[in-house]
Amino acid sequence: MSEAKTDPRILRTRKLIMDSFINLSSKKEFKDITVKDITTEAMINRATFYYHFKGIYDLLDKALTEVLFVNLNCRDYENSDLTKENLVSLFIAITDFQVSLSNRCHRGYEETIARIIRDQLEVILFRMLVRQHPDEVEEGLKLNATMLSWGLYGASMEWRRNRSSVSPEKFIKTAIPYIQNGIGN
Amino acid sequence: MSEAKTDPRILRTRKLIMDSFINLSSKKEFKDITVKDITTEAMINRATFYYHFKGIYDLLDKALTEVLFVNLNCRDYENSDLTKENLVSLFIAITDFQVSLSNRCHRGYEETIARIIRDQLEVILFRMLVRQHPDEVEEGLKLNATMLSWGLYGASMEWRRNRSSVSPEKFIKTAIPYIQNGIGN
DNA sequence: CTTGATGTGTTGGATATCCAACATTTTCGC
DNA sequence: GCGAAAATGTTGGATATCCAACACATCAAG
Repeated sequence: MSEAKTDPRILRTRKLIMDSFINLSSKKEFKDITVKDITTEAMINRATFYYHFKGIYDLLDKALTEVLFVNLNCRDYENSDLTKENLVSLFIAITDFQVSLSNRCHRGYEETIARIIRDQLEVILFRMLVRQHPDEVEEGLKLNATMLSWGLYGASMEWRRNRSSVSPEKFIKTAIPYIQNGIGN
Repeated sequence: MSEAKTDPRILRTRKLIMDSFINLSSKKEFKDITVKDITTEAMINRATFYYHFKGIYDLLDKALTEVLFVNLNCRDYENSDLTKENLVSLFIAITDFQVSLSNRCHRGYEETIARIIRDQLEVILFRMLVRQHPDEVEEGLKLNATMLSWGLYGASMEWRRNRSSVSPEKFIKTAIPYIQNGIGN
């Protein structure tokens, strides 16, 4: 009954900001991207940016969701199962995104970024798990999603330590069997 | 002294409309493009379109200028001479644009489009000629630009009649010597 | 430490854009 | 032809966006 559609200007402006940010991320280190850079590229006023986002990390939070979904090729992520292929896609999305970010530690922002990535991962994984196992209690699925998100992020950190040796896809695939079948007995 | 810079919203909206129009032109026939199509793609309100343009032919007029300049690779067209290369570029820009428009006669709109193309051509040619011959009287250069614009447009119509036989570039190059050196005596 | 330069956030009044509604014209099937 | 559907333009009040200015934090250079 309560629809309350949002003003088209809001949708347009958000899209302009998101696109500009993602575009800039592929050209510059994250730590070098300023709010002014984004608003200039998006052709909107700096004040307008703060009307929509609490700050650049709030934007990062929401943009990351977009990136993960795009790399998953699923606008209807709600209807997607947690398949082996989706796990690989998620991992690749993470590593792709991370190399576009700063490598240098920037005043503890690394941990902020890490938290954002894990949070978004957890949300996506949880939704997939709920869809895949509609009869299970949600608490167990939630914890499963939490642990998987930490595990995937940790794997991406491990991959970063020696990225030149193997592709992200091949790297994560070595772990897939354990994720799917457990560690056994 | 009098600067009076225009509101950024105006520049952004105009760009969104132009880009959407040019984008749509490459997918649909011109006669099938409606104002609603453009505003939907540009994510702006239909009323806003009329705030900026008198109608779809006013947009066509201004967009055509953009296309011609882009195909000329000269943002600073003011500082460009009327070289052989620029003539070829102009002709290619015209034919490229025409094939993206409707082929069918659409209530005499063909003539409207033709007039717009010639008008824009004339403006560009005149500016180039004035720059190239700063000492000549402008009346002569003006008439020269007028005749050249009609001639170029006529050549594009002739090329359309049997376009499959030869490329626009090769087609116009057969006429370049006469344009440059005159018909002789 | 001081100074200048740069980035972050915030605010109040001005303005471009939105919406809903309307009249008119064009298009198209019957 | 006729009527319905769709496209074109136009208007007044609501709202998102812009601008200029401000306070504050950060950082490098002298």
